[in-house]
Amino acid sequence: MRQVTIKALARELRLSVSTISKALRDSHEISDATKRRVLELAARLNYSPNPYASSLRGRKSRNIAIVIPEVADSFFSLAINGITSVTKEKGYHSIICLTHEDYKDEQDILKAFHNGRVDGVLISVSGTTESGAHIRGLMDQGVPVVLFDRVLPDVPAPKVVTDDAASARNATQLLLDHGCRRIAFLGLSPQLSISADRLAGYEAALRENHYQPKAKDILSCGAGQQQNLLAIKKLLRQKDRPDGIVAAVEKLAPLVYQACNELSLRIPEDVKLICFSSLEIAGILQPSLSTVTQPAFEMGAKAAGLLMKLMAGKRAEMEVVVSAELTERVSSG
Amino acid sequence: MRQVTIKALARELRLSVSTISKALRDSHEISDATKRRVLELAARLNYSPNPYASSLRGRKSRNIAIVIPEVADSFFSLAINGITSVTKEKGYHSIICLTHEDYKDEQDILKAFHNGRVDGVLISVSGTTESGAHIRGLMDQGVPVVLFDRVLPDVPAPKVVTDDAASARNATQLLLDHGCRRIAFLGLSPQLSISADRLAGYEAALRENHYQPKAKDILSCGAGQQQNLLAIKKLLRQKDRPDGIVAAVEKLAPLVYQACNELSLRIPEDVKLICFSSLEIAGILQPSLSTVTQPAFEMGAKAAGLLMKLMAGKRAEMEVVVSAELTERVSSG
DNA sequence: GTGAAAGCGCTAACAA
DNA sequence: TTGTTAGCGCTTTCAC
Repeated sequence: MRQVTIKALARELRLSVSTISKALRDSHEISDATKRRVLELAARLNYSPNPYASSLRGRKSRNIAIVIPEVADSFFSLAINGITSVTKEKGYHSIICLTHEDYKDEQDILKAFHNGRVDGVLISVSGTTESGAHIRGLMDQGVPVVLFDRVLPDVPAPKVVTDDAASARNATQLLLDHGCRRIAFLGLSPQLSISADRLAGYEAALRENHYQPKAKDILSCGAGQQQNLLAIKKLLRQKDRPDGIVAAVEKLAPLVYQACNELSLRIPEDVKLICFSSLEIAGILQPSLSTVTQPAFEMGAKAAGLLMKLMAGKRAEMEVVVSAELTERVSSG
Repeated sequence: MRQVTIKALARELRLSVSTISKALRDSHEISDATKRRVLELAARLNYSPNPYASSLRGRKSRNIAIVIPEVADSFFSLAINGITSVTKEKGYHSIICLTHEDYKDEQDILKAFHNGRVDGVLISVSGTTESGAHIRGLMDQGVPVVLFDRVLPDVPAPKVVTDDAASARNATQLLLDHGCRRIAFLGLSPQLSISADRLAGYEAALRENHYQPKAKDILSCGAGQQQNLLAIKKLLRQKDRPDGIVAAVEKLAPLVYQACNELSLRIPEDVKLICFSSLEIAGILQPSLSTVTQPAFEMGAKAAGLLMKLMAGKRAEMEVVVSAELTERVSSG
């Protein structure tokens, strides 16, 4: 790691390191002539400041962390783009950290931020996260945190979320309008905000239509897609099986397609389906998938904006709620 | 950023900072009793070493970079998991950097590594990358680099690739065996190794079967999915349209489905399709998608392993070629 | 077995 | 306008 340092530039130009440092940061106390000489040499030698020295000295890293369950999900990959679109502009690096839906991993990741590695954290919690203590612990160290999409009620940090309950209510109502009489709900672990809120919306719609939500129509799916598939097939094999499904997360839709295929059930004739999904190819599935689509990019950008505010010592709104868009395609009709 | 530092521990225990440091690193010069006291206090105060100080002092960051075009692609998301499975174990952090298929972005990212920010780089180049100069420039600074999947011939670094030409040849042969007489090839920019190699395999298969590859049957797709769709539709609207398609990257498959839908062409009756893809849901698409699947996780893990070797100052194989798996489903038949 | 001190590269008071 | 100096938190000689 033979580096070009400020000291090297100083020696070369017979100037002091502080003069170089100031020139590089375009300080007004340095003459234009000197600045030019310094900048020219720096460019020629491909000088690049050592980020660790700057961070150590300045006690800030200009890094922020994006802590998410996984990356193989359209919502998160779009949200990442939204986040980086604002952080980049502000001169911050974004470090993507994956929890793989594991509470322990998430705790370990946040614990590793107790030392100034990042100046702020954007997080969407894992499906197995049981409490917000680890996030509060980080905040107690003075690290600004913003939650997005999958939030936790017991964390006093700004949150960017979708109107999950209303969206799920609309989605369920759509299936009811199309004649469904028994609708199942596929969620993730019930302690997850998005899962709970979407479930609440689903139940509200049922009640509004004088149906009683039944526990056996409500599935909590986990990380194992094989097991999830089995559970869905079991659900659809009952004699009085559901004729409609509201799926709360993207990765469950393909499983419903597969289960129906294997059980020779037709979508939408036998089972109608609508799914929360940012999948670009929803319209290309056969039959095309009706979706509730969150504005993923915007949510990421908004969350990053709030974090920037927080890091600048300013106050930020504690809750931003954005609307999801319901797109009716073939699977629900 | 009120931090627990070594100095704080030293003050608390009335020991010197160097003793604390040694105790924390389990040095043999420190008594067991002292070690225990130090470790106990460190745990109690939630001490976490400042990574910037360590990196500055030790002139190594224990960070590696994963530089890839995008994350919304099954191959890359799986490869990331493969990479982190080995880096994590070795105590390295992985920083994911997205080039968005942009050469300039890729250059900027690598340039930012000329200062010790990372100890090594894993890279799969963007579709618009024109030369390996920026990578060689980084290597000249002494930063170890390993390329995977999308490699560059003019970079003297270890590479982990799939047997692209052979796989494409087999895929093309499969379509020929199923009666295709005019097969199109959808690739990315021709300067991309995977695109060029897969194209070569496709052409070889055609020639072996006494067909002459035709330029107008070979499409170079870019970053814009809308334009790609248009190009595919134009291809399929010809009177003497192709009756088979070999698609070189995952994101092109949905476009072919959509184009066929819009043009009322049936897959596989009118157009047979096989695609390089690590998509988990390939089997659930309608019709199910025949695929050439690369061992993405393993490739990531292997590449990371080579990088670890390089960073340890050891020599590493210059080329590792792994086999892709052809899975025949409905779309090709 | 423990401690003092130097220095990684950079920035910012303060001096000149 | 430029230079001197101290110090960010840590590791590592070298001395005791």
